[in-house]
Amino acid sequence: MLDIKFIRENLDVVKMAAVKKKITIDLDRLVVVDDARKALMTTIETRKAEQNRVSSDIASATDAAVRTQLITEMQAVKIEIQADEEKLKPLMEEWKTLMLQVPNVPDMTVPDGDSDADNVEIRTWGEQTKFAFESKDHVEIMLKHGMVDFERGAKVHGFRGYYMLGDGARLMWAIWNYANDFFSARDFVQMIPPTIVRKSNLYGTGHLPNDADDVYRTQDEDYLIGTSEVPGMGFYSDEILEQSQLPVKFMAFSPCFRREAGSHSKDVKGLIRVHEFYKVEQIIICEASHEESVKWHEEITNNSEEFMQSLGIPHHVVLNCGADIGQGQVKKYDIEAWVP
RNA sequence: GGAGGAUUGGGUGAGUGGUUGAAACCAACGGUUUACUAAACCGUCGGGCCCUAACCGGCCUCGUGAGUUCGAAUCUCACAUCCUCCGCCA
Repeated sequence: MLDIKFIRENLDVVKMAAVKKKITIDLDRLVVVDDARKALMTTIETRKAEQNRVSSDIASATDAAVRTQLITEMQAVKIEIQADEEKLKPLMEEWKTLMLQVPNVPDMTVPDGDSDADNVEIRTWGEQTKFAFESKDHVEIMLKHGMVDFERGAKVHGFRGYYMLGDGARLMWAIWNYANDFFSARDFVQMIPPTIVRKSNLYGTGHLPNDADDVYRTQDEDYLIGTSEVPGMGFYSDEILEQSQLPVKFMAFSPCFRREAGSHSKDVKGLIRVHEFYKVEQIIICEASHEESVKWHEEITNNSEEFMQSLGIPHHVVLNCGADIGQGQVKKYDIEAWVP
């Protein structure tokens, strides 16, 4: 969530950010609500100051009559404060709702666009593999080798459930171990986080309220993470770090849970858009400046590319357009493998 | 799931309704002294918000949220976390 001061001082920039990200939000309304909020709070605080001042007079008053009179006066002030606080409540509701919708300001280089079709290819690596024969997809190959079982997966879990078996399971272990070695060598601290988290962590990372339909919720009002970014960022929440500690780099490994609501008709086949999977995530906590965050984001992207390259997987890097990045995001690349 | 105890500033820890945002000690920081270090002594020392060019000033904050009261760290309720014991434990 952006600071209201920053929003007010850079209103035009934030408005342009919303336009670029195709987010509808009435920022002028936010300013109006914020003005009202500040005015009311000033009134309340002035009354409270009076209350505090007279309270100590009451404490030191020796004359019983004076004391009683002061208390009577303060009873009236108390009622006024309570009335103002009631007025403040709906104002704060609207203020918070609007604040949670304010988009983070995207980097200059983020292209304009309406959908992922407008994403821009930045660079490619390797040659797109071409076979002299008609190739099979991953589903066919894995089934043939007993690496996965979708039918029993669906029987046990339901839609898009899967069992990884034999070499399929071994391959997953191998990739995790390989990734662990790869990123540990680049000064990332390994982290295995909790996957059941409190709501506040999802607000903190912008997954709520935006992705509410995609998040699993427990009967205790806790949430299952869709990415270890959530507990990874929650790690230092409500804490203040010394500049000398930065950047903090985590390589978090966790199961991820996603409802994939509304995506049932897309990409129907195979191990994509599943409800449950495992993921290694790079997390870097750096100084809160645009330059620093973009710099470390480039490093993360570079690490991912080199990871792909070390496996010899041809790929291209795509810069996502405004409409295809999250409300909280500044810049985003997709590194897409070229599969035959 | 049940019973009991706890939660105060960077740390230890006092404080059970009224100049307590909070004693004391430690740590930290600045200074005096010192050839240097140590010691000693003096001073500073939580955070957020509002106002201000700044100073000054104001509000909030003693796990969180409500409540009682003219006034709450202190009383009431709910919740969270930690500790001890019992139960459960694929």
